[in-house]
Amino acid sequence: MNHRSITVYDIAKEAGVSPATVSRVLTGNANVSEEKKQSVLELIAKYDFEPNGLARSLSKSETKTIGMIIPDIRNPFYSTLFVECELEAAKYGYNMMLCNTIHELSAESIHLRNLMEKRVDAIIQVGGSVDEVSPDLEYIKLVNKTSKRIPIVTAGELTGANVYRIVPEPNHGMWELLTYLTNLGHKDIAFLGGRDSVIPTMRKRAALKKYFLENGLSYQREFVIDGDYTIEGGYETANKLFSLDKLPSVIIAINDIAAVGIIKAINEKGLNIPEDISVVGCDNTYFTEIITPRLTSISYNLDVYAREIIETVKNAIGGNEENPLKYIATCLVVRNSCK
Amino acid sequence: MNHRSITVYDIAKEAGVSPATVSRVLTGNANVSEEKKQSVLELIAKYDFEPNGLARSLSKSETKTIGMIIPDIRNPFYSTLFVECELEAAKYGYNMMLCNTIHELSAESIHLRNLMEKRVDAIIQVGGSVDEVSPDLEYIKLVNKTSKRIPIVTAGELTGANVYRIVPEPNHGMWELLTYLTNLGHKDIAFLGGRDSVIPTMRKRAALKKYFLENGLSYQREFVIDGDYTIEGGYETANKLFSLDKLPSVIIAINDIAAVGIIKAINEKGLNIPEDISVVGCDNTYFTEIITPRLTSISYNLDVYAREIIETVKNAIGGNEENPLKYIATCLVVRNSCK
DNA sequence: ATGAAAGCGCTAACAC
DNA sequence: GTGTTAGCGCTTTCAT
Repeated sequence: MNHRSITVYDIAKEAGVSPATVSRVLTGNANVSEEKKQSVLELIAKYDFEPNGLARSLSKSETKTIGMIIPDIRNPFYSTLFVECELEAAKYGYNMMLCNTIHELSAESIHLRNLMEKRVDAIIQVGGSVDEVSPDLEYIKLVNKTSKRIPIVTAGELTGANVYRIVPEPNHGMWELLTYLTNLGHKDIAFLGGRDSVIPTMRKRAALKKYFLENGLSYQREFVIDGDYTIEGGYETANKLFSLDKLPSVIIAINDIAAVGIIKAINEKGLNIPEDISVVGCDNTYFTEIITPRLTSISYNLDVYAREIIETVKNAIGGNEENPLKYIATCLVVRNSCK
Repeated sequence: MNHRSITVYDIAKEAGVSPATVSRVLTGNANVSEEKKQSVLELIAKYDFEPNGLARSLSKSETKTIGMIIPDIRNPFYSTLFVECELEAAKYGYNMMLCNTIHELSAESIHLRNLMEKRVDAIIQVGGSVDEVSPDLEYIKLVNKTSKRIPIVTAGELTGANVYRIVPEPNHGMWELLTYLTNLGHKDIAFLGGRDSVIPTMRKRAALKKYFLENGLSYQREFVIDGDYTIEGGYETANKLFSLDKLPSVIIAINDIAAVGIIKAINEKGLNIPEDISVVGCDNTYFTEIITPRLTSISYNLDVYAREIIETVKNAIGGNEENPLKYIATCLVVRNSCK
C-alpha cells in the first residue's frame, strides 16, 4: 500500500538528467532538448508519474483551487451557480472546494480560516453574511484580513468588506415583473417571505414600493409579510396572508422555493393557480419547471453570473482586476402561473 | 497585497525559541513549557498567524481533504448525500473537494487525476461508472492505480475496481413497496425509466420480476420501459406507456426526478393521482415533499449512508478498514401518491 | 540547453 | 523540554 511514491528525482536519475530538467518538461516553460524531453516523457508514462501537487503549490504559491462558501448546496439556486462556476473554473485549471454553512453564520469564519490555511487561490462567497444589511463586524474583520492575501469575490454586498462584488441588479427584473402584472390587471400584489435585514429582499421591497408610488397605485403594507427563504417559510407566510380579511390577486414569492410552500398552501385552500390567484417566484431555478403550473420567475442568468464571477476571480488572482463592483442584469421569465 | 506571509520562523525568532517549538505548540503533540507556549501563542494571536497548510500537508503527507466525484450536484439525491458527507467529514477535520462530471464518463478520469495530483486523503465516487454493469476498463485500470495510493470509497459497485464499497441493498425496499402495492390491490405495475446496464436499475427490475414470480402474478414486460434518469426521461417514458393499449394501476419511477416528469405527463393526460393512477418514486429525496401529491418513495437513508461512507473513509485512511463491502438498508416511505 | 543549489514552510527524528 | 537538522517534492534563479 504505502510504497514511497515516485518523484522527479527518480525520473531524473533514470533519464540521466537533473531534476530541474524533469521539472522543465513538466511545466513546459523552458526549453529542453527534444532528445532529453522524450526520454523524460517516456519515463513519466512508464511509471505513470503524477507530480505532487502539494510540492508544486508550495513552491509556486498557487494551488489551482478555489474555495466556495454558500449556505446550502441543496438549494437549486446555489447548486446551479456552483456547477456553472465549476465548469467555468475548470477551463482555467481550477478545482472547487465547497463549504456549506447550512445557514449558520458562525460556520462562515470557520470555513474562511480553513480555506485560508489550505491556501486556495481565491474564495467565492454567496449568501449568508454577504446578503446581510449589517454583517457581524468580527466576521468583516476576518474577511478583510483574509482578503489581504487571497482575493475574495462575493455574489452580493458583504457590506464593509474589502472584496470584489458582483451584485444582481434587482430593479430591472422587478420593474419588468410589475409592469407585466399591472398590464394583466393586477392591483393587489402581495410580496411574501424574506426580511428587511437581507439586502436583496430589502431592494426588491423598495422597488415594489417605488413602483406603486410612481404609478399612483396604493401600496398595501399588510401584503408584505416576513418569512424564511424555505418551503416551510413560504407555506407559513401564505397562511398568514390567508388570515387577512382581503386577498391579493397575485403573490410574489421571495424565491422559487418559498413559492413551492405558497403553492402548497394555495392548493390546500382549494384555490386554483392562476385562475383564482397568480404566483411569481424569484431566482428562476429549475424548480420553476417542475412546479405545477410552471412558475413565472425573475431570473439571475446564473450562467452569465458564474462567468462574471470566475472572470473576476481569475483577474483578481492575476492581480489585474481593477473593477471592484459589477452588476448582473435580472429579467423576467414568463411561464404559466399568472393570469 | 503580496507581503511575504509570516511563518513559524518569524514566530520562533520573536519568541526566542526554535521553529520546532512553535510547531510543537501548533500541533500540540509534544510537551512545551507553559512559559514558552504562552509567548508563542501570544505571537500567533498578535500576528493572526495561519500556518501554511501546504507545507504541513507536504510534510505530513496528509491534506485533510476528501475528493468527491458525482454526476451532478443539482440532483437532490447527490446534493443531500454531499451535505451529509460534508457535515460528517467536518467532525474529523476534513474539507470536501467537489467534482461534477455532468454525466460525462470521460470527466471521471480527469477528476480522478486531479484529485490524485492534489493528494486528497481519500476519494468518494458516486454514480456514473460506479453504477455501470460494465465500466470502461481503462477507467478501472486508472482507479486501481490510484487506489494503491489513495483509498477510494464508492456508493455502489464500480465492478472490477479495488475499492471500498457501500452498496444500497435494494431488495428490501422493493419488496416492502411491492407488498404494500399488492395489499392495496395493485396487479398491473409499471416500472418506468432506467436501463439494464445500470446496476441499481437492473437489481430493482430483477426484484420486481422475482416478486411477481414468487407471488403467482404475471410479470408484464411491456410495462417496463427504458428511459433517462431525468425529468424529461420520466415524461417520455410515461408517454410511451400511454401509447400502449392498456394502462397499469401504478407506476414506479426509477427515481423521484423521473417521477416529476411522469406526473407532468399524467396531469396532461387529465388523470388524477392517486385516484386514477398511483405513482411511486425512488431515492426519497426532498422532491417527494414538494411534489403534488406528496410522493411515496423508496428511501436510502442518506444520513446513515453518509455516516457509513465517512466512517469507511476515515478507517481506510488510517489503514484499518478490513471490510471492503458493506450494505445500506433501503425501506419504503409512504406518502399520499398511492391508492 | 542544462545542472547545482536554494527555497517554499512546515514536521519529526535525533541529540542533548 | 528544546534546538538542530533533515526531509517532504516540487520550481526557479543563477551559473556555465
